[in-house]
Amino acid sequence: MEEPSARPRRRADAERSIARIVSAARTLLSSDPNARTDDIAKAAGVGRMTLYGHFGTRAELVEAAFTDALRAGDETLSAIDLTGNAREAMTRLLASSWQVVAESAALLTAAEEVLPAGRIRELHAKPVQRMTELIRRGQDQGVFRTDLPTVWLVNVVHHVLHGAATEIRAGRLEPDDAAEVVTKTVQSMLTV
Amino acid sequence: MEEPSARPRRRADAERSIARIVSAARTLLSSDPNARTDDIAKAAGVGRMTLYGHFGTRAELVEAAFTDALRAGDETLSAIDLTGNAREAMTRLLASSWQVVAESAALLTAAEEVLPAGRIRELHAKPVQRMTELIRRGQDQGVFRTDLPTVWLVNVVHHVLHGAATEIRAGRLEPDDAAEVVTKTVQSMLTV
DNA sequence: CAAAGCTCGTACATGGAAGTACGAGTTCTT
DNA sequence: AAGAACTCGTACTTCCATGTACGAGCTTTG
Repeated sequence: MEEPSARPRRRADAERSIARIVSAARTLLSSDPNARTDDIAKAAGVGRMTLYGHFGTRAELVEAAFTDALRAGDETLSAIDLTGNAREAMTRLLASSWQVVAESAALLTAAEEVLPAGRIRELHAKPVQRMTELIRRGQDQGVFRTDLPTVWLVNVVHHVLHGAATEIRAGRLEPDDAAEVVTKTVQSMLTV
Repeated sequence: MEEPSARPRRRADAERSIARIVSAARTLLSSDPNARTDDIAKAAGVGRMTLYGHFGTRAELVEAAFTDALRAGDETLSAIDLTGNAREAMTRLLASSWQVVAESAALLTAAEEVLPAGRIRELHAKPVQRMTELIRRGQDQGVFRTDLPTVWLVNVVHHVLHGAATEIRAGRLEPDDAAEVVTKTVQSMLTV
C-alpha cells in the first residue's frame, strides 16, 4: 500500500527531520486539532520550509501523524494476550485501550476534518478487526450477547472509550478510575 | 435569564427575520457545522446585512441556533411521562432522545467550536438534569446499578446516543433500528 | 403620514493560515 | 572532495470567511 522504500532513497538527515516533524505533529495535534503547520515546524525544531519539503500539504502531514499514532497504538495493543476467556480478555484489552484512545482523541478530530471518512475507516481497520474478533469469539463462547449486531457492539465500545476520554478532559472522571469504570460499563453492555 | 423583552421592543418584521434566520441556521448547521453565515443568510431568504444587523458575530448566531434547538428538544422530551418504574420510563425517554440528539449533532459540534465549554454545559443543564433525576430515581428503586458514579452513567448514556447518531450518519445503523438498539444497550449498561 | 426602524446591495477592510519562490549555506553520500 | 540532497530564512502571493461602511429605499408604528 505505502511505498515501502521506493525512489532513490532519502538521506539520513531527511529521515531524521521527518521523524521529528511527525512526532511533533502527533504531540501538538493531540492537544489541539487545529494546530498550525507553522507551530508544528517550530516544535519539531525545523524550519517551515523543511516541513513543506517533506509534506506538500497540511493534510499529508495530518495523515502521517495519524498513521503513526495508529501504528504506535497497534504496537501496544497487539502485545496483549487475548486468548482464553473472552470476558477476561476484554478486560485486559480495555485496560490499555482507553489510554490509547484518550491520547489521540484530538488527533482523530484533526484527521476527520481533513481526510475523507473512508480513509479514516481504512486506517482504523486493524483495531476494529481486533475488537470484532474478540467480541465474536465471546459470542461463540456464549459469554457475550448476540441479540445486537456485532458491528454495533464494536462501535459502541469505541464510543464509550471516546466518552471516557472526553470525561477525563472535562475533569469529570479521574484517570485512575477510568479503567474500572470503562470495564464495568462495557462488560455489562456486552451482557443481556 | 434571557432578556424577556428588554429595550424599546422590536418591530414585527424584525421578529420575522430573526425567526427565519435562526431556523435556517439550525437547518444548515445541523448538516454542516462549518456552514458560512453567508449561506445561512441566503437560506433564510434574507440579505447578509440584515443578518449582521441582528447577530453581530457568527458566534452569536450559532448560540442562538443552538439554544433554539435545545428549546425544541426540551419541548419534546418534557412531554414524556417519566413516572412509575424507572426502567420503563428510561425506555420511553430513550425512544425520543436518540432522534433529538441525532438531529442536532452537527449543530453541537458547531457550538463547541465557537462557545466556551462552560456555556455549552450551562445550556445543556435541563436535559442533563432530567436524565440525572431519572437515573437516581431508578437507583433508589433498586433497578439501576449504584456501583458507578451517577454523573458517569448520565454522560455515558449521552455518548451512546451520540454514537448511535454517528453510526446512522455513517450508514452502519438503520434509523428504524436505532431505538431498539440504543435501548437494549443502555438498559444493560445501567444494570450490573 | 411622518419618523423611526428595518432591509439589503455593493464595495471595502481585516486577518489568519496555507502554500510558493528564491537563493545562500550546510550536510551526506560515494 | 565534488555533487547531490537537504535545510531554512525572508518575503511574498493566495484564498476565504468574517465583519464594516455607506446609503438608498421599504415597512411599521403611533
